[in-house]
Amino acid sequence: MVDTLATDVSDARERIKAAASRVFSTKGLDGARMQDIADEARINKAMLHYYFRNKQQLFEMIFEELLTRVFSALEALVADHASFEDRIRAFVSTQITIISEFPAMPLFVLLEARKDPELLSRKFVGKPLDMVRQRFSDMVDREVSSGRIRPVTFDQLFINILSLSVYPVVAEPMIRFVLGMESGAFQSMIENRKTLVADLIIRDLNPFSI
Amino acid sequence: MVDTLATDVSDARERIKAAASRVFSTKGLDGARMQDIADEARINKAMLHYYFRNKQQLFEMIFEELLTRVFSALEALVADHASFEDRIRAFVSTQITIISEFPAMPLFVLLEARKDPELLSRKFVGKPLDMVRQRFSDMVDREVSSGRIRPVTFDQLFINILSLSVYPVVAEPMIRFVLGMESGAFQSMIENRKTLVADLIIRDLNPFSI
DNA sequence: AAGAGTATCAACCATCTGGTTAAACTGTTT
DNA sequence: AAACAGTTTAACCAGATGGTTGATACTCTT
Repeated sequence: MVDTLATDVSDARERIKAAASRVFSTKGLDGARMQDIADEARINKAMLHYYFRNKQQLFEMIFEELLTRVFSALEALVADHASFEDRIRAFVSTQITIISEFPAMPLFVLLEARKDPELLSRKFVGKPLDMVRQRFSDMVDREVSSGRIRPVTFDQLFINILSLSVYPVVAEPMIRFVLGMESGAFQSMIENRKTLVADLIIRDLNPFSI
Repeated sequence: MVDTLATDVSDARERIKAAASRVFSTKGLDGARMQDIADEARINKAMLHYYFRNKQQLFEMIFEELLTRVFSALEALVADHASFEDRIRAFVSTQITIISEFPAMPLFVLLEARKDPELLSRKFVGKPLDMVRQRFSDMVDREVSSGRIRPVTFDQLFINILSLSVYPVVAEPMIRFVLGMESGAFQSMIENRKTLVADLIIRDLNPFSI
């Protein structure tokens, strides 16, 4: 019981963050009770305030870490030296995987971003967003002008990829209800989409299509 | 001030519902304060409880009316006698229009549906969901077997249409931030999508594509 | 004009919840 | 072993919030 201290310490912090992620993402910022998070992390409620000053700060920490993760997936879209097609395939697959881990996260991120419009800019300071956007934009333009893909605006392409990847995971309850799917069927459907969505996007970019 | 009673009565109810829609959809169920809704409706807080027993019932009323609206758009997808292509175009356009009116609605619908899994089935009783699904499914199968569209599962087609229509509107804050768009640019981008998404879907269904 | 039903309001209340505090416990340093 | 710093806990508190109440006003009917 000597060398466990250090790990215990970070353990508590990490347990809190993991617990907060779960609770926030299912109940939203306002719906989440500090007591819920404490229970989920198996600690005393006062410990939350010991490690994180208050609910808002705890929330912003979770929020920021999530953004960082999503952002790094974005960077993968422009960073490596694979073909355009392979990058899209990788991005779609990564995006679906990340979102599937906490399917309700985009819901509460977007809800909070609507409530507090400054939140995003506050949390994105220091992240090279402009650079990534520029790189992706250039990449698309290059593909277009070389005739490898048909003319598309980078904005709409980006939005299409994101929509097709993220929304189905987020909308699980509605989709399962409307389509009458069991949990297993839904999951394999999502798994299929990792290639299906990329196929659709790439097919759509084919300059000789139709 | 004589004949205004009847209208005032329904007026109060309607004002409350409209106000609750706005407040719920921007702040979520838990984030919305009864006082906020009262202020927004320009009435006394006690009036909320006069017209609606409690917060939950007010919420469920709003929720149900929204579902009904979305559902009737669904029915338009299978009801009229236009061509398959025209129906898809009409559905995409309608869907985007409806969602644009209360862009955060899907967020809180989905968040609440996750918190309370029975909510959807509770609110969908009596609505001919199975019939609509069957009709749409048959329609797709008919198009496929006649060779007018390439083989697709109706599930994935439905999900694709929904994702491409709904998500961009919902994700406005994130999209505008990441792509550096002003409000005006965003709105015209969404407007463009009414045809752009339908084009994409229809192009994708072309059996001779690629 | 009296009565009934409806609508409106200010004040009030019980409870929940985020946050605090002061004390106790743990391992480390001196 | 005593002082020390970091960690954990139970008990507590102030403010916010959903909901209630009892009185008052309005409108229509008779």
